[in-house]
Amino acid sequence: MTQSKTDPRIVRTRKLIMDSFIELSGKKEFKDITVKDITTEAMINRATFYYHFEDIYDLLEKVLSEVLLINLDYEVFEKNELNEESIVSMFIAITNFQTSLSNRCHRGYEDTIARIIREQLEITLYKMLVKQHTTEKDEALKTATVMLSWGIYGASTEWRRNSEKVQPPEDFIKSVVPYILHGIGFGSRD
Amino acid sequence: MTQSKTDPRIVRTRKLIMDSFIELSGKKEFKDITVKDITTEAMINRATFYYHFEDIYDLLEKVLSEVLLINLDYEVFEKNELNEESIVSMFIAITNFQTSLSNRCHRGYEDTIARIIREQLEITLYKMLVKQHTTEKDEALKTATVMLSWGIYGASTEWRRNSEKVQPPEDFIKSVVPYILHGIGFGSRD
DNA sequence: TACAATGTGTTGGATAAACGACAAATCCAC
DNA sequence: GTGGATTTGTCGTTTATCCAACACATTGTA
Repeated sequence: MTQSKTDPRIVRTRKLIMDSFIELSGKKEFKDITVKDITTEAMINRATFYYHFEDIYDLLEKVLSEVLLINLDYEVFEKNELNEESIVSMFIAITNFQTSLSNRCHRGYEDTIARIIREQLEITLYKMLVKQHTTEKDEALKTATVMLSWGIYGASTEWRRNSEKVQPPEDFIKSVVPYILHGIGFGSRD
Repeated sequence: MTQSKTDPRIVRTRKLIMDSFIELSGKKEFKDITVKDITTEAMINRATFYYHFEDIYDLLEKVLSEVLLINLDYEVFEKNELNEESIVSMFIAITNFQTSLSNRCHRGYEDTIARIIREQLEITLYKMLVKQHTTEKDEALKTATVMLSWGIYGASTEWRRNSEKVQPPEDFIKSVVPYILHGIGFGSRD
């Protein structure tokens, strides 16, 4: 909110570049996409690309972050509360995201993608938690958020390793939601 | 062909403005569209509008010219020859254009629109005629083109005045094509 | 009439984007 | 390997676009 509104040319150009990259990602895999391909598709100068992004990996990160954040943010503004329903749909958003990526052949960037997912998850979870816990000590809340985001991401890796073929993501995550919401000290009660 | 290719920013911005104007024309009529409306829709600065167009009437002219020219030019590149078929479809392009405009309520600009139609018709006809009459004296060919474009435009006004309700444009123009192609010295023979 | 609100067209200074050129890195056929 | 072609990342200069501000015209309304 502090930011003095950004130049419309910047918004326009970034969108052109990102959209072009997404478009190209549907046609060929990441390693075959050059900066020239992107700027040609976007009808902008190649030098302009480097004005906005460090390199093509920087672009990849920012595109993935944005795509995922848009899906996750839906929870914050729509459901607004961290409960079983919102956790389930965030988990589904993550697994969908990973599935769509594996179709687009970003092999070799799994670690980067993992980091991106966890970072965006943290951002979104934090937004929701501060709404519900305005009074509490910020540092602890922050740490809880980090732990939760790592945990949920871990659950998604566990699901992909063992359960992807045998269980839909909503069932998988629902079975552990009680531990998330009420802690491991309690058994599931409803 | 002589022009050193135009700056891509200019192409992009002109297209944004023209598309926005066409988009807005579908929602409200010309007299209610302001420059601010257009630039807001196009997401460009208002001053930039005046960098490309004198005023909103200048924009109107250029948009209409381009839309019509695209329809007419199809004949040049596709059919390539000035014969009954191409004359008929150019005539239909004109009457369609006028009908679509009257739906969009550009009342008060009939004279301007008339001039635009005739000018674009002249351009297109000239392109076709030079292909077929490369050897002849250019001045006479030019004059013939002008007469023909005025004539065809006149036919379209005549059709709208008398025949719009009773006869489709293709039938109307077909009946006079012989006079165009073979002159008034001959009667229609086929 | 008067007075506010909105739209028009222009200006000067700041900034982003275009362009061509360049060295360096990477790729690839031989 | 070697050499040619492509890609990358950077730079300085030029040009298009942004922005805020301005005087003026038009519209609407009390």
